[in-house]
Amino acid sequence: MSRTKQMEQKWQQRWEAAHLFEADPDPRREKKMVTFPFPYMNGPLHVGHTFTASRVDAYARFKRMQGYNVLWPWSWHWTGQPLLGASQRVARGDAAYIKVLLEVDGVPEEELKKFVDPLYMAQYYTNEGRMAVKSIGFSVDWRREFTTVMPTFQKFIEWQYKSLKEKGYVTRGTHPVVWCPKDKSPTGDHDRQSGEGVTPEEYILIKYQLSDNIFLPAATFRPETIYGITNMWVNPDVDYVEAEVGSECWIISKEAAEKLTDQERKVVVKRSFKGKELVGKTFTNPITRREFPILPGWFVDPKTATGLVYSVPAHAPYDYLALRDLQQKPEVLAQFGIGMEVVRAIKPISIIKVEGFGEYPAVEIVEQMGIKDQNDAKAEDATKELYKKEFHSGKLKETCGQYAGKSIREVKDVLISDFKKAGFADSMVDLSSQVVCRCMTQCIVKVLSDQWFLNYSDPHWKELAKQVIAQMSIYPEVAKPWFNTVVDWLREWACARTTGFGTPLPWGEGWIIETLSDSTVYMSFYTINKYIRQNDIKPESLTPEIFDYIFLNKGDVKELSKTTGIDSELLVSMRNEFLYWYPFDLRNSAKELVPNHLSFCIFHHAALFPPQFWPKGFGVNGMLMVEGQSMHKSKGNFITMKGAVEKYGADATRCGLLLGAEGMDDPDWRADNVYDLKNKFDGLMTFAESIIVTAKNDDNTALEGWLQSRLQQRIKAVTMALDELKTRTALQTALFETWNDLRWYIQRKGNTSAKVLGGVVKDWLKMLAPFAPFMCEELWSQTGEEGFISVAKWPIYDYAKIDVAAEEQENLVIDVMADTNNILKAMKIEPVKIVYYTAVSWKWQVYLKIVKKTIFGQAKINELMKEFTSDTSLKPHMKAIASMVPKIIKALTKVSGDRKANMVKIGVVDEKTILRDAVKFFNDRFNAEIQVFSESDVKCFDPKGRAAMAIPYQPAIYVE
RNA sequence: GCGGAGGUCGCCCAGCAUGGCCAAAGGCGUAGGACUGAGGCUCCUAUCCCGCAGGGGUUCGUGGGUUCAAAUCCCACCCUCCGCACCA
Repeated sequence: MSRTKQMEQKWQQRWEAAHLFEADPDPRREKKMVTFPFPYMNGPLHVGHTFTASRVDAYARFKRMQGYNVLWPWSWHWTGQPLLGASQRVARGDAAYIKVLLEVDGVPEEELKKFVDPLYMAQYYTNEGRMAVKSIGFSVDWRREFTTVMPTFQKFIEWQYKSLKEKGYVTRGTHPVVWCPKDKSPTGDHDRQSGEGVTPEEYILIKYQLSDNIFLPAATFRPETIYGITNMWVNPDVDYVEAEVGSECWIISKEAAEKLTDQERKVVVKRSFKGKELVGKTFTNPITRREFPILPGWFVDPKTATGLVYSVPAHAPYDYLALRDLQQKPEVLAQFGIGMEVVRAIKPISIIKVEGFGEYPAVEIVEQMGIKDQNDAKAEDATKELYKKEFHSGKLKETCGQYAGKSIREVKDVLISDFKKAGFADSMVDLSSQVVCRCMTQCIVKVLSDQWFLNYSDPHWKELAKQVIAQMSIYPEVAKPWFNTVVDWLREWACARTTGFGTPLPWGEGWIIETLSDSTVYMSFYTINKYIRQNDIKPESLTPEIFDYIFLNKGDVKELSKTTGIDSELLVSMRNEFLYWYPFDLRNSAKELVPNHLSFCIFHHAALFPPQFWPKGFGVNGMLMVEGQSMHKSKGNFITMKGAVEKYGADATRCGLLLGAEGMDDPDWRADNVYDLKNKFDGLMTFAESIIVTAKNDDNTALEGWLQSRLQQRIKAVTMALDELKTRTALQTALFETWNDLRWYIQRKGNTSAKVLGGVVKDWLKMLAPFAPFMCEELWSQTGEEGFISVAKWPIYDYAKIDVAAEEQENLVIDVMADTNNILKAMKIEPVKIVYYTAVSWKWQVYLKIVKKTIFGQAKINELMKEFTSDTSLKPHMKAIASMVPKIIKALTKVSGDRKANMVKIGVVDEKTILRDAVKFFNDRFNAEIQVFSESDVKCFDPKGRAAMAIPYQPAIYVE
């Protein structure tokens, strides 16, 4: 077994034996409750889960080290349809699917057989998942674990829905869904063979009159075009029916009649006939009362809406094309006994004014694009383009009655409701393109009646939800407005279904609570599930009154105890546990859950809990990519949590993911990078171990001062970043930046023997512990410290350890090094000898004066010169000063305000001593003889006369 | 289409709120060197272009604009990713 693996197992076992992550209320400590949306158990946990949950774990571990009492519970989502579907595919012997389970998920053959039982399947993945979560080192309190089909949990959901209903948030109504006639259930995107993303769309039916009591309901998305109608199109070859729809008589396609029956319409078909029977007849526009002819159109699809289309050649390219085609084919018309003059007489009627077009936009666009006829593929593009333009910038003309002058955008909804009220229009829903179910059946639209909804449209509820958001911390902050727009945008949500696993709706009738709707406030259940499990509380005891007491302090404990058999002290403990932990402080998920789960969580908390229990914080992160692609089992790039840990180790997996991205950016999993990181960690361990062994002496020079000062800044940065869940920044600083500081120190120092260094390394490990806990525990134990680093005290930024002088001293060395390098590069030589000359004291007087001036704004050369002239001590140097001042001012534009302030604070720096102390360092680095002089030194070696160029913080340099 | 997030020096990605300290942090990769029996381990150096002296030139999706000054502010355009509902 590899060292990594051994180490992981060792610490996992020790944590567990110590019950380290089991959290109980402790009145002396502040708490943090962090959560992760329970994963759905129709498959293994993958690196996407790992990324999101690693952020939670890093935060949890960080807060725990800061002294908080941290609770991180975990559970498993079993309710819903996919588990059932997956199990059925196994039962059916779906070879492709089974292959995925065996190869991607790594399910053993003998287990797979048992997957015909969906609950067995869920249990299998749950067990696997739990092991994976433990092996990656998430600091979870497992005593609160549950699955969503457990009867005790379902009692909680019953309470939730009973409460929501009582408060009026549950309503009943009808709703159109994509429906599989064979499965007799809605067909969601996941259940489709084809037609992903297709949703039912509402067609407006304009009820043109064939006669006084027979209607031709022509379908359109653009009812405003009724003013521009010139004729109607009917497909002569397809079957139409005359049917009683409600109390009216409609002529529609045969298919349409069937569809309407699924849409809560009463349809009685009276007779069936071919479309050609209608061709040549005339009909009346209900609004203008004018008459128009019915013409043959083979492009009319009986499967779309009513199978009747009215023609608006001025604005619809297809209509114009069809008309033009007919005008060129008298023989076709003759077949139907229509005279050529009828068609010739049809002139487009312009009703919309659009910028960039004249009277007849459809005619123009057809000609511009050179579209041949109605079968030309470009006709589709023309239609789209024109529609977009007309919708956004089109204005209705005076021919449009009361709607004249209005833009289409603003008038559309009004117009529809007006038409419906007047009885000119009706509507039906249909699919814009074909949808096929996984069972290979063609789907239809079905309007479900008596459907139960969560009424997210309720303005009062929306308002409450916004109040919840207002008091929350949302990381990153840019996600906050998004939540507000989602709250505005959410409508009624069907919260019950008839198939799949789930909690029966408490008011029965064969409904099951929909799976996104049963996972909105369950975080509160974690607080008490520990007691339910420990005391084996039976589901029947968990009455709604019990939850009312625990969560809302309603009712009398003694009474409740008597009726339910739960000990009253236990009830009080449950109440107290809830009070201690709730509300949760952080819930982190990927951004795809913002418009649903996370927003539902907000709504439901607003509905069920008083403000003191409203969520405190959400974290939102990007979607994990794998080698630049979205991860999919079918793409063969699916990486499980278990597999990643086995291959790269827990620490590298966690850190590899967290270094990928933060905020809402999508992190990218690059296997090579993770592999490198694993090697890096091996190196880090060797590095840290060697320091731990050697750091024994009491050195405390400026270099140690620098190291400690730097560390303080790292501590500050990491702490701040973690507080805002900027896990990438935090890890980057903790791991790489701090490591670089240590490297620099060791190089400059030449050894690793200072005790101070050992102390810094301990703080370094602490900062890394939230990210790479196994490695850090291991190293921590080697430092001789007692206890786990997982609960060691988080380092605190100590201002007293900030050593400005030491930092500036190092900056000088760094700058000198950089300048020397630049010179060497320009000269393209290998140096033999390098000489540095530091500035004399009167230059410091000049320099610091200028620094001060630039801090408080513009440094004016003439003013400065005046001041220097008036200083008699500078008199002998005025010529030099005159040439130096502009140079210094320019150089200072590249210096930060902070550094300038430090320069002023420190005053004159003994550069000669500092550089002389660094001679060995420079010597190693440049592989050349190094000499350091002050320009005032009498025995100065200065063959090129460079010494006089020395400026404070910029020693002159000579190279040969 | 609607809503959200983005496009930075080979790659991943900081910076953009509060314009100047930005040729722009860090990681990866690459090149050279050190260490080593050897090393794909580790360490150092370099990595936009030019420069025999610490300097100069051209960059931050594209095109404009504001400003003494723009990766950062404004406008337009192009491209990528995510969500859009009965589904986890």
